[in-house]
Amino acid sequence: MADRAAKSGTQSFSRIKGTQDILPADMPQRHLLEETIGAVMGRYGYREIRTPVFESTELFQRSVGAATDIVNKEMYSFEDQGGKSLTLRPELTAPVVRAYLQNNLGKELPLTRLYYLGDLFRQERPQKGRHRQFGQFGAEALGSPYPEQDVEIIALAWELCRAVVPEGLDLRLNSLGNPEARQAYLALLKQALAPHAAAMGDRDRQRLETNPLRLFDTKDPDTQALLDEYAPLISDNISDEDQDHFGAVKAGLDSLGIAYEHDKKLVRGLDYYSRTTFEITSAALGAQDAVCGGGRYDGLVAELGGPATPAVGFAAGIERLLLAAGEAFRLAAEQPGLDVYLAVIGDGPRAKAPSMAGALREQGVSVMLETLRRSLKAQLREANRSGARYTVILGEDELAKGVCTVKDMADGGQQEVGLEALAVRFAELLAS
RNA sequence: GUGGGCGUAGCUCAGCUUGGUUAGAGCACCUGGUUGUGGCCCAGGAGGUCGUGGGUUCAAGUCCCAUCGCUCACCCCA
Repeated sequence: MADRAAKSGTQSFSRIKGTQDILPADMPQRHLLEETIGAVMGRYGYREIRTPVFESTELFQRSVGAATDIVNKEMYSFEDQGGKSLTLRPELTAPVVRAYLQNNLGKELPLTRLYYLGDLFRQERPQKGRHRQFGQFGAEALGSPYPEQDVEIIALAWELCRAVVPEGLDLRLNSLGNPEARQAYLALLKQALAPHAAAMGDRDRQRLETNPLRLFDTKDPDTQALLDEYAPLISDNISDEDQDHFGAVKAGLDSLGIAYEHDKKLVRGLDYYSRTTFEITSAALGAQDAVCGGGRYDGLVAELGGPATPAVGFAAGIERLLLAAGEAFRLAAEQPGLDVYLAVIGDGPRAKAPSMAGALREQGVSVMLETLRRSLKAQLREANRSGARYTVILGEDELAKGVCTVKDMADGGQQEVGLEALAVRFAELLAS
């Protein structure tokens, strides 16, 4: 198609790779999801915040981690006219923290609960459940170092995901300890695995050097076996305080009746996590099965120039959740159909129709008006297709008599109604 | 960046193995069966340079090469 257009001298355009057109048929479920998010967040006392789609490139380099793939090769960065490097946001925690600091939200209250919803941009190869522009929502609680705050965030994430995907979700959590303990652990891990590096694939051997924690993500069964055999686990190598914290988080989830698995191999990609990390996955998805991820990031606020502030948060993927939700959620989101299709025949009625439609709409009645000058037969077909409950027919005969014909599309019955009384009549009819 | 699968009507897809009349089906769309009456049914119609370019051949949707696009997976992540 594009080529044909190019040949004929005009140009046609197509979507940029990894982006998506969200068509009218897809919107109801999106709206329902957004309503659900707002409602549940509200019940937990979280308030919405929106930040710009682009930020200073440095913000992400500092927060996400200069060594991560996101920063290294996945950011959409560009220079503005003043030569400043800007980046389309690849995640939202850093921008939210930036806004929290810049607007002094932390000075107003000792604890700030925020939620967000928006599109992110990462230049990755698209696949099932992964796009270059994609939606995420999430929450951040800034100010509390205590495990009950971790529990609240996890419970909130779990409740929201379950509201959309009632079945097939799994919650896994782990503790990464504090940064100092993690450094010591990483050295221990490297030491333990170094003698077996030769047995690993190229990629995993590389990771052992650059980012040993990520080895736990490997899909290579041989490496997995090596890990099971020789690797010390991070949750066994954290401080007593961190152990206590993690124990309290688990106890809190237990008391809420939330089932989880302590996955000792769960590590998460972003540099800023500390202590609790968690992930919610769906069995209904493909390789990209994480619908939600989060954890504690006690060091990030200070890293971004603010006062030392403990924080916990999560982020969930809109497209992945909808994908996992499947047809049931789509059906639940179905919108009610049209109230009235206004069919007209002839010049007089056609001229009269817009003001009639206006009067109906003023009464809260939804009205679609024929603008194609089609035959009555075609107009009724259109009315049927659009799901209208009633079709109002206005022809020259009716107009002369000051009435119109109201047809009930369900049973086909019709009656004449005076034009003057029409709007009020419909308001009553549809209210009953 | 690497690998697999797929590009034929608006949509979902047959046809390709074994090249050969005018390239098909279902759904959707339009018209008629009803001088102004939907759904169901019946009859008819419109819609395609078979992703694009090149090659082989008397002949290519079908075989070969290249290229673009989509998709799944690796990597990484929500």
